[in-house]
Amino acid sequence: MRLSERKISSIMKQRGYKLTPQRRAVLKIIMGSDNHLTPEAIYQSVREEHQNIGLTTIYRTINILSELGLICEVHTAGSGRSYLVRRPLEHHHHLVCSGCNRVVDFSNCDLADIERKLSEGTGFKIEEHLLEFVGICPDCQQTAES
Amino acid sequence: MRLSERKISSIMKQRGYKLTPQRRAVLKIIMGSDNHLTPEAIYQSVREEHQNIGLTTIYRTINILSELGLICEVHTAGSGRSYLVRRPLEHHHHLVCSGCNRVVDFSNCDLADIERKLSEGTGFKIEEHLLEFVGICPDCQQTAES
DNA sequence: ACTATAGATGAAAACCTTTATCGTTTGTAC
DNA sequence: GTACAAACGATAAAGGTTTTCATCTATAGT
Repeated sequence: MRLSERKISSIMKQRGYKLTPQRRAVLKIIMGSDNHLTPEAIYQSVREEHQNIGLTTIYRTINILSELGLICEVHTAGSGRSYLVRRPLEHHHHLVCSGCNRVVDFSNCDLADIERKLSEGTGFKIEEHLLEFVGICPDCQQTAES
Repeated sequence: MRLSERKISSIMKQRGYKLTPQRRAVLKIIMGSDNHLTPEAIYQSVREEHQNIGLTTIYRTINILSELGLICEVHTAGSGRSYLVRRPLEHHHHLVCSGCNRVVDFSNCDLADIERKLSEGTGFKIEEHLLEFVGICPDCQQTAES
């Protein structure tokens, strides 16, 4: 199952959040992009159709979506934060293009072995892991060659 | 080979950076800690013996050490940045205690398989990866129980 | 040792990103 | 339609990091 805009709307309502035009607009931008987007980038995009929206609202909406687990944060993007709609609902990771910021998801992260060895070797009780790959997508490779 | 304070000093000199008392002091704090430290934490520690140092100098020194690859950034630590002296010089990753911030290094990250599959499946030319584990170290587990 | 100078320092200001405040507006349930 | 809790936008505040600039100092050459 993947998240549709309607599905997300319904989840937000269930959890007591109102569905305002502003939130719809932010959702539309995030859902319509294959790339991870910074709050500022989302702001600029939403502004094209919704000139009056405030940056504060972008942050508020992002925080709600993040709290509900509907968007994912990408960590490799320099300093600031950067978000992406959650596409596979199960545990997964990201492969990010350093050229165009496109993100590909993958689910078969086989870290159980490493995790067990580490746990045995150090006595740590392991709680979570962070795994991301960065590379250049086929399109950007071509652009670079030409 | 591990990095000694002398080794780092020599590398900085080679690259045209002067060895000032302030930089020595920052180095001493970073080298003397098993934990990852935020710029602010480094500032506070250095200040205990070097009351006049400015926060600016901390940032400048961190940036140099980072550029020279002598310290590592830890990504799991909430929002801000956090640094640690580079202990294994080879490619490695971190296991971080969420209780006390202690960091354990490990080198045998066996991601070559995943990387190859991903590369074949997506056409991406993979450049780097980010892998970190977070858990609770034995000491902090005990503290939590008692 | 002494001097010249490129580079480093500290204080303050500027920047950028994110969050809090507050009066006004609006979705939603009745 | 109305009432009310929630959300909005503008502005201010709060962090965290970088820039600026006048002063100082580590280093190389004498």
